[in-house]
Amino acid sequence: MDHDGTHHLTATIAASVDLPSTLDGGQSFRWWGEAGGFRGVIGRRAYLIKSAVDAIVVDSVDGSPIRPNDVAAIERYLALDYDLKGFASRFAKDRGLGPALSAWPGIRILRQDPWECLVAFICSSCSNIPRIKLNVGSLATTYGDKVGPGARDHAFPNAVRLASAGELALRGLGLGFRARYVAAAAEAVSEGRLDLESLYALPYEEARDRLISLDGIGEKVADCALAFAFDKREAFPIDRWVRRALIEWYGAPERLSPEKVASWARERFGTDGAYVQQYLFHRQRLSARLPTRA
DNA sequence: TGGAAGCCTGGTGT
DNA sequence: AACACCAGGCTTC
Repeated sequence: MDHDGTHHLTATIAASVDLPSTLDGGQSFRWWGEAGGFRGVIGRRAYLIKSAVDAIVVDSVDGSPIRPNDVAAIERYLALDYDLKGFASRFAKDRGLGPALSAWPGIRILRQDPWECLVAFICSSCSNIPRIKLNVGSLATTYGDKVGPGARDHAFPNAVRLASAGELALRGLGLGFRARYVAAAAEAVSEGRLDLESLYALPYEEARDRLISLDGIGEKVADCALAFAFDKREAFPIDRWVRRALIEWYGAPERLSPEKVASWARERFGTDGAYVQQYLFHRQRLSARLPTRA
């Protein structure tokens, strides 16, 4: 507990979270390393979050006090209510997940804003993390309200805002062919053809079908949004990395198409899917970067 | 119903 | 430094 005599500025949340892997590990593209922690915006508030022993410390970026509703927002965003320890003990001896769970015990699946998350993963199509961060950052700084003193302290623009920007302007920001899809999604949401809030209450398959009905949203993008924003833990996004992991460690048939591998994995892992996927992704991605392979 | 080409443009490696 | 080649996918043919 910090106390400087006059104001209570920061908040300490007792939870062990692997911040780099969670905030900068491919789920969200809105966090930037700063001062040994991460700086980013949740909703309309900019935060600086750092790791401590079995805890995270939350600070504002402008000296304003962190209040109980800030803490609630961060706990919700990090989905600290999920029983990660239970998941870890269920898979402790698992061939693919065991090593990943002991190497990175604190990776969380985020509960992001649905619209922001959906747009980010539309932008992820045929791209890479630095570029996705660039694109999403450009959208925020260009069209989102400024919510802090830093250049990147911008809220993510809502659908109405992006719809009025239009495809051409989004292309101008460097989104490339994804601009058309972001613009189309923005129109669908702002015109009420797609009600994102209503997807929370729908079963996984139905929510997924609703998302896929939009142009530029296929299985992978839909599953990412469902897992990282809509709390659908049976979503199992399959990309190159995860596909390779499923083949290498679980004997998934090598010739199966990505869609078939996805349903194979959903059947096998059920509501553990999202966390399984994230741990496999992390392990596969980081081990591929090691200079030597075991 | 399966498979391959094309899409924008910044990142990555040489 | 410049220049290929490629990328966490989707649509179309």
